[in-house]
Amino acid sequence: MAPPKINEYERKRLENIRRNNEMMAALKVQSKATALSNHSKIVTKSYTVKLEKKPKIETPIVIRRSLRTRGIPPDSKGLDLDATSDSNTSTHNSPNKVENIVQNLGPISMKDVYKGVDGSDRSFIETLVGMSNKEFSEEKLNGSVKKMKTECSLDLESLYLDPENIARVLPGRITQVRFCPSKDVNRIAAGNKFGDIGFWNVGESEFFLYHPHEAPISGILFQQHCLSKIYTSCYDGLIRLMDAEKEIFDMVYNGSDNACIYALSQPKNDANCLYFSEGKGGLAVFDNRTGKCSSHWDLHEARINTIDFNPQSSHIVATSSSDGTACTWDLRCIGGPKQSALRTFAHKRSVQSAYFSPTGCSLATTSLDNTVRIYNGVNLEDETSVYHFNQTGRWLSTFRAIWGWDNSHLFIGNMNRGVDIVSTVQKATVKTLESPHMSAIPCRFEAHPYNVGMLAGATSGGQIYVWTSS
DNA sequence: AGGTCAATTACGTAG
DNA sequence: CTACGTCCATTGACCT
Repeated sequence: MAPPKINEYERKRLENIRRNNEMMAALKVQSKATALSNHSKIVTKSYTVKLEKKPKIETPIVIRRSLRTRGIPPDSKGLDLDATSDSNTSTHNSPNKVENIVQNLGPISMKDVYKGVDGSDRSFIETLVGMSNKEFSEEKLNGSVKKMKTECSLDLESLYLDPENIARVLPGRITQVRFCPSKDVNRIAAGNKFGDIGFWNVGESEFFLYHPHEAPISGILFQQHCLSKIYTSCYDGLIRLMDAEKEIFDMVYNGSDNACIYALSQPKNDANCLYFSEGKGGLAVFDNRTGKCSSHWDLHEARINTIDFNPQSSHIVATSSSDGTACTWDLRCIGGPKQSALRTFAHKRSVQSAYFSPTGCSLATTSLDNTVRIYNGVNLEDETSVYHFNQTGRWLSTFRAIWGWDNSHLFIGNMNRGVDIVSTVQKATVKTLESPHMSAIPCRFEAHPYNVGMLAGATSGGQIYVWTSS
């Protein structure tokens, strides 16, 4: 007998959960059976780091404290570097000493936070620097992108997970995964909850792991015109710029109020501005030329999870927020005293992502209300809602439906170690990518910006699966 | 309205 | 193979 007070939505939700549990149970039995029948043990590539004896009792959470708020002069020179690297390697780091961890608020040398086993990231840095010198023909790139977006005809059936393209790139839960935006190289950068950034050339067995941050990575941004420069944002409230030429993780932005940074983005046509979400519903614009924030708006009632620019009109952005809405904004009119969104897309729970399609004419949102919604039409007024179970729980990064290489399909992980493909035309999940080689749930995805059919999925155990189209 | 608390969940590693 | 520890998210229930 159902309690009388329960509303219809709740009832439906519980029903869904129960149904899902049943399904999961069934599938678990199935997967166990296949695991048993599969005698050959799958060995995948994995990162290796120097075995650092970690103190038995570790600080569960390192709260970021700016030097200023702790009454220490901001530039206490040199010591910071040592203090930070020591805090990572120290074997006698007693819990009471936690307060003594001083976050380095200046540039960090890449060498000092490199966590490779052989101590040599020389070749990697040289590759990065080499790429930065390559001349990019902007016209050519744009041309090919446009062509791809409209003419992409990817055969979903051809998507394949080569065991060679699986690797444990990082330890721990991956929060961000990005492809290097180059046609010639299939390089992945991934960030995890510890503040590590790992690099992997798909298919190879080498990894380059750095520890430039002290909390979950919330953004990784390759510079299109200079591939040796990569911005990183973090819950520790910092934005850094990895510069392979200078061999540092430079300090770019340091919020004064210890606010977490949850998202990082940049318009295609303006490399001087960084847009990031900060604290409870804030969106800020950092200007490289002045080294300061040029704007700061309170757009949402809760944290902003993603910031996405419309590919066609770079003054239009979409935000998704834990306040249960996604919004579109016109940056040209956002400055008024009362912020008003172009449109507000209401969900019943926290919204984890809102992304424009490659042509910019559709918007896809993913919410913890167990829907993926697609908005079409000139004003995005046509809503399509597709059921998708999005309760990842606390150990997994939340699901976010991403666009493939055209406007026709979305890719999103599911709780059964698969990748659901949602057709925006059929308004339904039309296919699920599965493989016995996927031993964990892929949560965060990225489609290669130039290589159609190359899709990276990252897990909460540090693995990355790269599907390709053969 | 806003703070606090408990429950939730999957994965790698140690045994 | 099993048991254990994880712990920066979200939500509802319950309290001021």
